[in-house]
Amino acid sequence: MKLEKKDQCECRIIHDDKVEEARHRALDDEATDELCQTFKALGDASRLKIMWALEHQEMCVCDLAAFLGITESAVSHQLRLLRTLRLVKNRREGTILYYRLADDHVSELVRIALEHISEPR
Amino acid sequence: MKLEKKDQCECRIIHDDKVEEARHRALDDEATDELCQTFKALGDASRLKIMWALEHQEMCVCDLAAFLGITESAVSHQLRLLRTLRLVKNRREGTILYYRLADDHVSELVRIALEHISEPR
DNA sequence: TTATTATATGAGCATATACTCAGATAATAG
DNA sequence: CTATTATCTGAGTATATGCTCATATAATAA
Repeated sequence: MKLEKKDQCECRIIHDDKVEEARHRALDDEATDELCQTFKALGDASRLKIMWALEHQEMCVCDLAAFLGITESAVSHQLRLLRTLRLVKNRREGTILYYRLADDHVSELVRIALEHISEPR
Repeated sequence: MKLEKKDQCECRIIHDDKVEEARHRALDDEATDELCQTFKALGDASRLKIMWALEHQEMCVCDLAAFLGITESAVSHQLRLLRTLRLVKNRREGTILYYRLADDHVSELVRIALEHISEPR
């Protein structure tokens, strides 16, 4: 057991090897950030409901607003975020924009997370 | 096209059928909330780094603090949250608590999310 | 052209949350 | 027993974020 109190980081380190190994295996900052943003996007009730709905059918902004019971503005803000993260895409038909999921990963993510919360405790 | 302006919900509905279908398919509130919290847990850099590190080896609080460069208190707060969501478990060995992932779902979630962000844009 | 409609955007506000600090527990060591 | 050590917890704070409102675009309709 090695104590490096008040050295540089003010942090005690009990297992140097484990800390070193963790640092070695760590994802780079960019990947970490992108992963974070992706999970964070799914970690909000409104956005998760949007994604879950779009997984089944394409929908426009005002339908989603009616479905969620929030303003179209709020939906639009969230869709912009989801678009930025390439989680949804849209197509125009006249004045209406139909949104859909960008790829199949989301369905898989939700499916696995559902498995997790369904586990016996 | 049907407009129900200033009716009850103040929301225009363009496609009644789609909204109805979305409502029919929607997850119940409890499942939605649990899913949200799970994703939200992974949607923070500190927690994601913790999970990624624990996916490979068990670690104690002060090692994680040294690895992340934050206080042990901060790590402990985050671990409590992860424990509550049954994402990590721990075992005691003397005075030290070793944390590890609770199950394999997390690895899968991260793997799929990695695939998503790695897609050509 | 002008009017309408669906969506997007910026500002402002209220809540949520991630951190640090100080102090409390819980287990072991002497 | 007391001292030490690893972890936990509550409070306070600063930042992040999700919403609404008002307004701006962009495409179509007349």
